[in-house]
Amino acid sequence: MSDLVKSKSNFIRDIIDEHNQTGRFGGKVHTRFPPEPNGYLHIGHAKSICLNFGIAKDYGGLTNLRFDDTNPTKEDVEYVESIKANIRWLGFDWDDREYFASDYFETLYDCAVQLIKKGKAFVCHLSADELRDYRGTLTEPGRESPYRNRTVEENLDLLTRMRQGEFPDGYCTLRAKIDMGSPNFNMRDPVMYRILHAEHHRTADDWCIYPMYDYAHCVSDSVEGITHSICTLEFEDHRPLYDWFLDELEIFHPQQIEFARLNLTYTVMSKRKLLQLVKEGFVTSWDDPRMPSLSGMQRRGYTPSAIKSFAEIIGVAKNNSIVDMELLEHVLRDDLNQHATRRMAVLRPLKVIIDNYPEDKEESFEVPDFPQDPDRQTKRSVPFSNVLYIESEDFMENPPAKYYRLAPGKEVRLMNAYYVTCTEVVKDEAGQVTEVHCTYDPESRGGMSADGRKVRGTIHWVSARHAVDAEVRLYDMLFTKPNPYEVEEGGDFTDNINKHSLEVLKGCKLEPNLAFAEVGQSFQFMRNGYFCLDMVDSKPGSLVFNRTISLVDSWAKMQK
RNA sequence: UGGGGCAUGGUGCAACGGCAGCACACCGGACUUUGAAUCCGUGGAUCCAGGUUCGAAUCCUGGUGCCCCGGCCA
Repeated sequence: MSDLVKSKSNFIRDIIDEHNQTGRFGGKVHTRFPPEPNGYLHIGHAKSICLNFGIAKDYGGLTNLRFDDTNPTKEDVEYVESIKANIRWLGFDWDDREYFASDYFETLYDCAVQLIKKGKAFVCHLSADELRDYRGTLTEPGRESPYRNRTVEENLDLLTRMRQGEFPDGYCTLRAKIDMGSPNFNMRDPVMYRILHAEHHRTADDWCIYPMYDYAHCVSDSVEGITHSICTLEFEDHRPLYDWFLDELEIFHPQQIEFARLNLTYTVMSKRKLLQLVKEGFVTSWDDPRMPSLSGMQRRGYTPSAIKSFAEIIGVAKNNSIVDMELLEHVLRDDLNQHATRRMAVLRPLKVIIDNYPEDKEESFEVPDFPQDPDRQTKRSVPFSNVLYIESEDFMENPPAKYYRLAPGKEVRLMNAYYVTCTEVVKDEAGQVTEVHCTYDPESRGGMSADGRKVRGTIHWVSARHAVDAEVRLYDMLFTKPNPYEVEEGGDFTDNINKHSLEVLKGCKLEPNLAFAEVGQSFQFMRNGYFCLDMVDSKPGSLVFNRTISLVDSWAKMQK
């Protein structure tokens, strides 16, 4: 094992190492990522994707993409397409190993016939309610179905007629014959097939009986030669059933391994709840930048590499835990700080007039694009003139003691340009500062004074004459509590939504180079943070930027 | 005495009988053409009680706490 793999030590790798030592799978490692196409992928899925693809890659194995499409009433091709796009975006490749559980419907049917012939499955006419009653309780065993001891011939005949569509939905089910006295509910004669006269997004109306997850998943894994079937903790109780089907069918037997799903502070990680947000209009779509969906994060400006290193750094265990959102933002900031293009932009403009700079003069400064990236030392030219915009928060008429940006009588550095000193403040009738006058030091061109005197403050600016107008959208955390599931009695989780999670700023002033920004490109706008040119709403002439990082503690500060 | 699973700084993850370590967060300092970033540093943890052992986060016994399971969802 390489040091790299060793450094990623986790219990799943321990299990695989043991298999490799005992030779259980002949040294082979083959995983799969098996989403149900009933919603968009979110950051929690990214953990699973990185795990499955990452482990297989490190052990020289392969990973399949398989859609677990056994419930046609919830699934849709829209989801299939978005899932594939998201995985590709993350940078993982499943080559031609793209499968669907529905590919195996015929195989699954054949296996069911086998189980019936073996006396291990039967057709049951108990209604859903009756079945629940017969299943028993946590402390009491269940009762056997009155249909449990039909003959093989009768069961075979009934299954055939189920498939042929003779019966309406819910008329009967095919059940495995295991043990109604088992303390594990999953073993109390679980349903294998139910009747569903529904249009399937791939098999259309070929079938009106559909296999249940527990039955379909293990057989699908087996058929594909999956060695390690990695799933989340809630399936631990299902493993005995997973094993039972494969043992009874006497087919290739993968190992199911369970890990704890990802929980993030401030973040809802439930497809059902996320769907609710879309349907009830809390967000505009699945790829709304406030959504924790991968599509939303992409639009927000998250990078695949940041998400992958996040998955790496949070590790894998069986502990139920909640990872701090700050860690995700740290990893992204780390990536963007080095690789995002640096630009100047003024979100809330304040006009600055440099009185001793000639009105008709123009010059430009060469400014590095990636000051933190040693591999990319490219520069761009930024125009300068006598009228500028600065961030209104970078000026204070009556500054507190430790404020060292612009203020009356104070000198600051205009980033990469000149030292300026504030000489006059102009206000409107309401007393609002409308513009500020300064003088500049011609000797300080480039941002260094000739006499070596230092200024503490450095601020960004944009030439008014050259600026590009834009709209900037500030997306904040959608949820206002570290754990959005902690709701008051009788409340819905949406009660915890931050109603001000979107602020639209119009009239933002950008340096002209930003007119050539590419959709999806992330930028670092000096003190204002990171932004991404929106992929959906942007039209020529109206640049729309989404804020990439919203500081979690902005919420904490608001609370004070 | 239903069954299954999990407990390590504030948070997440390591250590697999041998000096409890890493990251985030917090705090302090240095540096800085943004107060960001970067660099350096401090503090802080093995759920409890027994037992085995020269030695226990790790093994054993008994507690405690939390999570999951009674869909014809996955």
